[in-house]
Amino acid sequence: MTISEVSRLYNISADTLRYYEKAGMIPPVGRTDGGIRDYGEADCSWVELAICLRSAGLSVEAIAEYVRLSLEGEDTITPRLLLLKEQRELLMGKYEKMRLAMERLDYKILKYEQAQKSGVLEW
Amino acid sequence: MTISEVSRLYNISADTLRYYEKAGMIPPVGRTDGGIRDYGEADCSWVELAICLRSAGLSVEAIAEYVRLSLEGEDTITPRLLLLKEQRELLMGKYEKMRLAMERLDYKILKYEQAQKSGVLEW
DNA sequence: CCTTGACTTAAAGTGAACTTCAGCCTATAT
DNA sequence: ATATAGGCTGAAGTTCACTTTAAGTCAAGG
Repeated sequence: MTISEVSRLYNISADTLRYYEKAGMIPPVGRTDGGIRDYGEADCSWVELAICLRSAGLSVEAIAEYVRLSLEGEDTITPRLLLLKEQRELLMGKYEKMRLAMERLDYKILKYEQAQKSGVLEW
Repeated sequence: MTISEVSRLYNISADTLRYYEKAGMIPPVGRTDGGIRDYGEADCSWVELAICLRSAGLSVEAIAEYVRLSLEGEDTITPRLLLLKEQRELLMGKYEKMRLAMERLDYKILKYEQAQKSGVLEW
């Protein structure tokens, strides 16, 4: 698979794919004889993981660290597990903040809808 | 309340509070005769709302727009409601992405824990 | 009076995550 | 063979949300 195919597949720019690789968020992708990236299944899985975690707000840094450990071999299972758990905690914190904000928005939306129906804004 | 008190209360720097005001994320704060900011209850509520929405990922721009409409008067209820609903949708999208990433992390964590127990990494 | 903390504008700096650019190379179709 | 579409690189540029700096003025308390 070429970079533009992967780009279309995951709806992410080719530039960003190259950037992700350079930043270490995915392991180095295989190349053709001419030096052009040729994404295999494993490469795609890494890309997918990176996109999923980034879109949830994990830092480039954290994802790169996980990949770095993964490439280092099986001795790194413990630190990898630690990293994943830490990131999960971080995510949980953000999740909670979002839930709170959403509750707040819902309350306001409700109030505005009531005001709109009754034509009154006192509350 | 002085700016430093509000700063301590919400754990946000005085600089950021001034920035939020300048950016329109909160309405202009009342002043003493000497021109020093004096935060009242309403000001604090605005600050709280701004912090809550920012921490959930709403843009400075969107929050400022909501405040701008609020200050414009009661004629703006409809656009305000629209704005809140739009932002809620945006938030929902992010929320969903986070849920997905969390599921993925949980799956990986589980696998790593199993691997750690059995001493095997094949999966 | 003097210190401490608040005020101003305007601009530069920071860090994160891309994005764009310039200039060159590869692949494929004609 | 050549045109053209797409890929490569490193470096510089952009955007967002602050944060800091400069270079002052002003105010409240001991």
